[in-house]
Amino acid sequence: MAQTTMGAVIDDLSFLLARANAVSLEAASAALRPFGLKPRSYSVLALALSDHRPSQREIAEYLRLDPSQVVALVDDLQSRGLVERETDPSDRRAKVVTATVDGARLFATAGARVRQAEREVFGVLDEAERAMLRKLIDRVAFPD
Amino acid sequence: MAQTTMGAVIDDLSFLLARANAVSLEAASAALRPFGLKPRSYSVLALALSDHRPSQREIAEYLRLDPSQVVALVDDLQSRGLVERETDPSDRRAKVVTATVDGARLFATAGARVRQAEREVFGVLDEAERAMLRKLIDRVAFPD
DNA sequence: TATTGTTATACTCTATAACTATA
DNA sequence: TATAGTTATAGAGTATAACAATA
Repeated sequence: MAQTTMGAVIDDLSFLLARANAVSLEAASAALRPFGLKPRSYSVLALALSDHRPSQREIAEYLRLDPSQVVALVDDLQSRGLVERETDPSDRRAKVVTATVDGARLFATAGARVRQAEREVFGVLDEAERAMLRKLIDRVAFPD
Repeated sequence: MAQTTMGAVIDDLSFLLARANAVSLEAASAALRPFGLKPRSYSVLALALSDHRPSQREIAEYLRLDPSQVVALVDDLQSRGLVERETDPSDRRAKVVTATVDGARLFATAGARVRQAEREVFGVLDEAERAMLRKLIDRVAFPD
């Protein structure tokens, strides 16, 4: 069916966003599966590699997850030797999550596959359109 | 934290899409809660009101849900007298889902609140930008 | 044989509250 | 008192397979 058979029955921006996200998420999940990663754990790994050295609290906010969910995600990555927890010396309550060498390596290879899957999903748009979409959607995603 | 404190750590289009969707979904869920609806059931109700007279199978494809999930959603709406199931005379396996008068009425009032919530979420963009976003995202959501 | 709807089940994800250690 | 992380648990959502009715 899809748009052609049924037409734009629902044209709410939020519905289109939800459906596009479902399409994109499915492709990313499939690309990550061979690496034992999911979109969530992949995102945590990405943040663990950032110069910002994020705490779990920051990861939770950035990914819009409950802190308790981040515990489980980091537990999993840590048990596989992909990230490490370090107590922040300036605030001993906080734990900074950093990627290991193995984590960085896995992220590099998995990331290539994710970007490939992304090119397929967003390939219906040309380069300029993708840039435009990124700019617009970023403002909705991070309304500062 | 958000973008300002942490910067654009992850700039994947798929990640931005996921986060924007989370923002939008949260607003829509909150707007629908007083009506006993969720984004999913609201979408089913919207489809049940369409001229297309969709079968459950078509609803499942359009919303990217498993047919068995549509059963549960329609069960709920039907038990509340908002939709009805009619056996399609041309294919007696299929069940067409149509909204009742009560369903149409609820959709009208709930829809107004959803659109209000949507204006808040997408209000960071001006009218032309929203139209552009809709056009771009529609092609990703329905790659025909 | 294939498809629509249905049921059942196991699994994942989500939401919430309570607890600890630090601040 | 408040915050970061953790644990536990219940609820919602998801995926899968099997089945009956119809094609």
